[in-house]
Amino acid sequence: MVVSRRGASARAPRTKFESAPSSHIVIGDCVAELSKLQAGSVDLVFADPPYNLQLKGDLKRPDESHVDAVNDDWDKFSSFAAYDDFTRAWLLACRRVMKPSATLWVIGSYHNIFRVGAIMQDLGFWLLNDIVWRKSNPMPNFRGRRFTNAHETMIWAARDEKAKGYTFNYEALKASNEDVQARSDWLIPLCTGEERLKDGDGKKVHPTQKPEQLLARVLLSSSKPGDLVIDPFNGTGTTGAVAKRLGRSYIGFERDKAYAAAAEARIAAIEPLPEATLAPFMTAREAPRVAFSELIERGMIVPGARLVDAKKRHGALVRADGAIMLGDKVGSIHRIGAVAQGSGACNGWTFWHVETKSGLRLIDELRAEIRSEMAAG
Amino acid sequence: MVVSRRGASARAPRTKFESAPSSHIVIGDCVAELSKLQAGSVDLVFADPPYNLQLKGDLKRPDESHVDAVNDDWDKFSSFAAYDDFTRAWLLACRRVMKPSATLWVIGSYHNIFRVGAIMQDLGFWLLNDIVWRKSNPMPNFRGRRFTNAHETMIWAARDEKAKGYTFNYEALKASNEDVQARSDWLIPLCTGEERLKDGDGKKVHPTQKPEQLLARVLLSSSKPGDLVIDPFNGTGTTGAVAKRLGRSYIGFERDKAYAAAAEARIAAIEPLPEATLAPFMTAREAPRVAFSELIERGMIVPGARLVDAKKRHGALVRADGAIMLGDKVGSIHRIGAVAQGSGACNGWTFWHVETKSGLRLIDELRAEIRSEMAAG
DNA sequence: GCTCGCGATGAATCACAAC
DNA sequence: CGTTGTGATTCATCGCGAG
Repeated sequence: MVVSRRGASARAPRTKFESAPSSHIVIGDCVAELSKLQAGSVDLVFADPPYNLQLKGDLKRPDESHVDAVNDDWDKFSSFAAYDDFTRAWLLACRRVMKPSATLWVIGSYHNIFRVGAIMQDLGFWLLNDIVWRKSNPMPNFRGRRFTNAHETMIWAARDEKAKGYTFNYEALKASNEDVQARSDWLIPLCTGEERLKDGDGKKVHPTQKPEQLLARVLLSSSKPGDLVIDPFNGTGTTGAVAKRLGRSYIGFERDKAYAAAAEARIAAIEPLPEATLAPFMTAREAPRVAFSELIERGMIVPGARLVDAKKRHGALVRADGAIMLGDKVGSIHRIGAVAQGSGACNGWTFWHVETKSGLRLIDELRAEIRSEMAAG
Repeated sequence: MVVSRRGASARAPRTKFESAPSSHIVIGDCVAELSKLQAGSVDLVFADPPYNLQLKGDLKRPDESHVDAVNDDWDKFSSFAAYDDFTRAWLLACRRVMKPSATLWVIGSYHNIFRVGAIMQDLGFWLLNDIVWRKSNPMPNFRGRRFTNAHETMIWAARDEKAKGYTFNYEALKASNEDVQARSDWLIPLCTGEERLKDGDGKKVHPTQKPEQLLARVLLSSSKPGDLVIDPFNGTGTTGAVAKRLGRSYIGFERDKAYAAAAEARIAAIEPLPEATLAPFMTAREAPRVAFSELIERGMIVPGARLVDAKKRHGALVRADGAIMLGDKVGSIHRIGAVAQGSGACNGWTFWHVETKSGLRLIDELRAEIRSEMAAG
């Protein structure tokens, strides 16, 4: 049973899989079904709720062809108040099952996203970013009465202001982005062609299927392999498909049996990527702390040795307790480095060197040796 | 006095200036001061309200009373509520002075824009677009815990759902954009360098000065020369500066005398662009109506002549009364064109041709001749 | 086999004046 | 107020069939 298995996995260390990631779709209303899930068991929520488009008449293209709009019952609400009630209910249901460190994504358009965002703030969610999905191939504005609606908005939020330790794979995103920080605007094409689920008649299964590329970026940025990802509005299961491919566990909630069936088949056909391609690389932030004293304990540096900067303009004496001394000043490698530079702060690891027969050696290299031994052990 | 002059201008034809465009800054709270402005006198509102950057400390209610900063959940709600009260107050004050056809822009970040947008919907504003200002040179996220916040959001809205006839210079925007529709995402750099207002010590006058390029696109897309533009949060007067340069009248509201003084000087130094560079070009939508019967009255087409489509698959007979006849069906050039094509609608002007010695001639060309005579006369 | 042209299509709040 | 008639309006992409 998926639910209880997840409860156990939630307490397991994240970097190792207790069991293979699983995928599951629950048929039913997400608010009712989420109440059966263990509180604080979920790592990431991605939600693509109805947008409440409020479309009135019929729209035709300049060539007189009909625009196939979203006119499904699930997108109809009697009023803004009714939509707000609906929104509060599913957000609260998600919040209950989120781990303290979990984050939540919601996608929407200008029809609904402002209401959703305001309610999230009212409920105590802590907004981390709003992300703009820029569509490379949006539908034009056929009547020329407005700007082409060429984007949708996602809100990324922590469970509350005090929630710390949420996952954000900053270094991986930066490395995959020409070594510059990932921005809040993402250029991604619509879901079309082969990727778009069609029924037997060649008609689209769902009117609002999201591109896998979008979900991949969401999951890669804010979750880890083995995490439990849920989607309260499963639809065609894009979140679940990407979660499985990326080695995350998944639970989707869907009221419509036809959507759920299509999603089941889709997810079943997904082949997860090899674990090696998914393993998070050790980031500077996550690397284990190493005390300078450990270099002394391990005999890599002896008390009384001299530390110098790259140009040998400053020299400091290593004490037995792991502090260092420059003139009459005693302190950490960082503090004394700052004193030497006359600056407010200094990373001692990348400032100080030890003298060896073959020349100067940065103490950060000695720390790296210790870390690789720790990883191997 | 600016206010009364504007009241008159509001009833004047838009394409001619009743008087030279004027600029004015009112020192005081926008809610109080807007109540003195004539209702229904404003063409465009641009608002850059305080962003409510997490409600630390300094927030004031619309009545100027101070909101105590407390750090518990109850206060978080009360602070959001106070921001909402403030937002409702200035939005309603702006709404009162808007013409029925006026539109309103608000800019904000994820800290406040969701609340503002939801309140706009609750007050009855009708959202037309949300526009993303993508910053080409955003400030990086120094802590590496989030995506670089590389955009801000603008909401563009009509006064209410039924409001028709708002200004949207679709054709001009398209022409200036490689002949494709303008999209909802705009790439514009931050306001820096020469444009950024500095005080005597070289410090920036205002923390959130917006780039003139952003305001120029706002005013060029949704206002006409001679329109009255207001900005309830004048700040350094970017809206006023761009309005003056583009031949729009302007009233800004500002509580801070130092900001107002800087803005006054800035706007005074602006040289408006020559009228010829601003004149709106005639669009097909705005061209004068020409009745098909006028072509007959002028002798360009004689009763009994045959109209045909480009491929001569359909032929219709011209009647003396300006209707045409296909088989036993009589009606306008549009209605009969639709019948011929078997479609629901047809633009008869661009469907029917008359046969001349030199070949087929589109009747739209005959209409163009009449229009150019009308323009000359 | 490859190119070219044509048709289809995507979360859409898509007129307005005259009568 | 509602109804009717005129007439203005689309971009990127994919699949398929013709050549």
